[in-house]
Amino acid sequence: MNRSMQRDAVLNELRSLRTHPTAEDIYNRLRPRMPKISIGTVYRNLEQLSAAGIIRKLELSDRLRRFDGDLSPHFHRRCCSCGAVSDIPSERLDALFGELAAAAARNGCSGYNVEFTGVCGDCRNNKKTQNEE
Amino acid sequence: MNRSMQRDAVLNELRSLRTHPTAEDIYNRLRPRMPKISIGTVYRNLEQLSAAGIIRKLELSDRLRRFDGDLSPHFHRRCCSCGAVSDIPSERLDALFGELAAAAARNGCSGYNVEFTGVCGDCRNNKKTQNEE
DNA sequence: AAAAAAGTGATAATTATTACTCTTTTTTGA
DNA sequence: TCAAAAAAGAGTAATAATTATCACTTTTTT
Repeated sequence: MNRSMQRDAVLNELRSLRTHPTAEDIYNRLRPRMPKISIGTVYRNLEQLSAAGIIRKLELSDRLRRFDGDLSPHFHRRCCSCGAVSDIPSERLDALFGELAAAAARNGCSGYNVEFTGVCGDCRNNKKTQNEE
Repeated sequence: MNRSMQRDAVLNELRSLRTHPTAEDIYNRLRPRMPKISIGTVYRNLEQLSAAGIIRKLELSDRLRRFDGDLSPHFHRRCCSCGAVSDIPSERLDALFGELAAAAARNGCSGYNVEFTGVCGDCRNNKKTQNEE
């Protein structure tokens, strides 16, 4: 995997965010600085970086592909109103990680994906309707 | 919600399957019997039936939308090689349901989605490559 | 039976993602 | 160092799943 300005920019942008952005989110944030960057480049780099284990591709019940620069094990919550994805602090969730791993093993599975759902703070306040899911 | 031949056919077809089919799966199975049925009709009926709580729309980390005629609470496994989705027998998983509900509540979430992943029996046997995911 | 509401089939439109072609940049090794 | 080879980028076309539209038919209501 070669080095390139674009790859560094994608990686740094992702790491600077806690929003679990899509390829297009990153594309839009990079454009002001790199007006010539192509959306395909962003997709390709996110794909390669996650294949290399440098970033994480999220497995959410979302038709949009989201990425995370934080490789530490943690759960996510998705807002069922606006679709925003945020981290769940993982204190006191060790038992849950264990139960899930055990359940997977017992059923011949090697892994699992969990996502918590609910209405996020923003949506609860601004009662305005947002992009439904 | 009115009655129609097509709606009944979609519902019965879904209920006869344990494969968690997509709209297109159902469309293809219905065509021999109902050659004039339209794919849009299948999509619309699956959507309405799940909105009415008669069937369940699955929340999987899959860009294909899948449906389940079985409303009882249970987990799913998705084959990471061929993408097939199957049920996980829920005996001895009560503790897990409880842990998940508690974790959700503790973090201000109202629900959760879980999916287990692994290579299914078919793919382990037929070592032939299938539609990767 | 007439009117209203809901559903259908056919097809167009949308949206996220991937593929492709050609150009540019980066790496490699004589 | 510097040319050839390899990898990456830009721009755009193609794909695939899903949703929307619309004229017409079926079902339900009155």
